[in-house]
Amino acid sequence: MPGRVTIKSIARDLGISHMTVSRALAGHPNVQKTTREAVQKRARELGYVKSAAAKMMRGDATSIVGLLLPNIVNEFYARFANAMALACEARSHHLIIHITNDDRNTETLALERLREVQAECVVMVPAPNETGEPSRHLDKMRVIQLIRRAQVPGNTDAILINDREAIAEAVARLADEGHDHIAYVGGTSSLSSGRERLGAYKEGLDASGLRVDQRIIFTGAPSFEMGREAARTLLDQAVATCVVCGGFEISNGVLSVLMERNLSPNQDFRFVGYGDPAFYSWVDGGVSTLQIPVEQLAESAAKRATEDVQLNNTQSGMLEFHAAKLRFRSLE
Amino acid sequence: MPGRVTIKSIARDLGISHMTVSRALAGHPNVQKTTREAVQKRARELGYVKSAAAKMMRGDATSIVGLLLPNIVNEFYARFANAMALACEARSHHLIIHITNDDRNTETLALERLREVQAECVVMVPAPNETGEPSRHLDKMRVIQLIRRAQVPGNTDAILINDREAIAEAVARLADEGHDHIAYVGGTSSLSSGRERLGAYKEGLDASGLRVDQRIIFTGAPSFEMGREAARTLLDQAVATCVVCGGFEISNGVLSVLMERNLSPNQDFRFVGYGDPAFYSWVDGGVSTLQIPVEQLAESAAKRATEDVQLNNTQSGMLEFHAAKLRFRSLE
DNA sequence: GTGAAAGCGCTAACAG
DNA sequence: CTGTTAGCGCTTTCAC
Repeated sequence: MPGRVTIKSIARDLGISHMTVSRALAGHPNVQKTTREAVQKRARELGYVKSAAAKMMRGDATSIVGLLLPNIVNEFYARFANAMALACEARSHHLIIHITNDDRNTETLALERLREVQAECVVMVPAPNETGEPSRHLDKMRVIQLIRRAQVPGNTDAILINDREAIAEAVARLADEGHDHIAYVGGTSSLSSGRERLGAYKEGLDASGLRVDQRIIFTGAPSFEMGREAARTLLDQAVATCVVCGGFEISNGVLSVLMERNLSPNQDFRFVGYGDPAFYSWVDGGVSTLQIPVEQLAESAAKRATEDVQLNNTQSGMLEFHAAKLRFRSLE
Repeated sequence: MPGRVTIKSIARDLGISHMTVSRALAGHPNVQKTTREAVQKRARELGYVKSAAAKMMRGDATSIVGLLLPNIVNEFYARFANAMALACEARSHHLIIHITNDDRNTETLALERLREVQAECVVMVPAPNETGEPSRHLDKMRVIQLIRRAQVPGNTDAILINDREAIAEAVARLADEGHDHIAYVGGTSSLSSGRERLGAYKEGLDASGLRVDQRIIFTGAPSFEMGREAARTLLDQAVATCVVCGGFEISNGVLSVLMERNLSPNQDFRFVGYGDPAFYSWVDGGVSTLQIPVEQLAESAAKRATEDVQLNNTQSGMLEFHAAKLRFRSLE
């Protein structure tokens, strides 16, 4: 390889000063037209691109946005990442995605890397934090928390889902249909979101004059398998007649068991899912579910992440809520 | 903000030379133990991280791998991105993902940005190329093509799916069951993958002594909608009794129509999908489909992308094939 | 209209 | 053991 193409190499090539090249490429007026055009032509021929490193070193904005997600196969995260990528693309920003696996160490490492490249903002789903000790680096960079809120030094902005009303509504609708044993499967109460959703479910029961029955409430580390296990127990014990889900993977797990057992999620065992992967609308003519405004969340995150910090009252700790919406499949 | 923490700022803070700080942080032996420890302690306190820009400028490896995908919601791409991210994480490399939307201009822009940050390698699903003119930048960087092959200057490496045998096998299995009108829905023949798969389908027919019937062959720009439309036509014309799919989104589209019409993809209208999203195994007890070794592809791509270029015989144009595997659901 | 110098953060190569 | 110098690619400032 004959080395990188730089303004100096172009200058040498053309027998002029590298400054003239710089000005010509920047479209600066103080360059003779012929020179400017010659430079631009040569640069194009040679495939010159500005060195991001040099720009960065001079203190120019890096236009880098970091995104930390537990994974990217989960339909919610995938859709979010996709939407963020498009939104960043539209704003001419780099998006660097790191998968944390919900692991604290991986998260810290990812943050460190992003700080090294001077990312302007990091959008992150904070990993569950058992120790209570806030992650390092967080106080050194602009951070927007997504969905979950972790304790951080100097409270950060957060973009959250408000699903309380939708969950309570789901319970109410099922109660209206005459169900008096409505099951719930959701995330552990050690996550703020888990607590919230369980609370909303109980509120819904209460509003319909139903009693909480611990036998048909399942919580735990949210996962596909957890949803499956809860669903199996639920069906076997034959107490509940319907179920409300409080998590993406959980919802998939529950639904998969119903489908395996050939139970219609609309007729046989009323099901209300969480999230809306495409196939939720194919199954059994479309199942009931909580629709999460993923694209809206992403657009908002991208907007906040790419906006000028100057305007932003630093570290406002501002919370932004986006409401989930219940799509309820009524009985015929 | 009191400015970034640099080796110089630490040096000033400690009243020593910035070189001593540099050496101390690098764990260089030629530094007094007390000094080294003092420096490391102070650096940790201040939250110092090396500037990636400075390292880059000095010509050090950037450890950046670029990934260009049409989108990331498609289950194949999502799984691929996820696996690549994990593999890169494991190798301490940055992964920068750009969504191209299968658009040539977006692709070119993304490549340019990656060149600016001196990405060491780019793994890309090339956007369909109508003009025949190869994308710029490609000859200036190390590129690994994924799934598809586009014409590029100085042939690049490629990681491809070999699905011919699996597709032909699917056709054979259906023929064995007595089907003599086996439909095919796949991508346009202007994509190399589209041509290949259609060819494999025809081979399969031929091997089973069946004739090609143009009425039940559907090709076009591969999309969910295209799959749906083909499926609707197929069902309405009532010629074929089963279908083989030749694309991820197409497969989803076809399946969604079957489910909408309450046709069992195993009993009523035999279906062979392409790809294996999780829910393919829940539907109707699991549908027949072509399993693509996504994680294997990603691992291989990551390995190639992060390996030393030195060892690599530059621009080998090496093709690597990974075989798809038919998971066939036999009739009871 | 063009060029030379300086500095962004870092380290290799020399001095001391 | 520690410090000084120079240079990576670029633009801003000042000189011609």
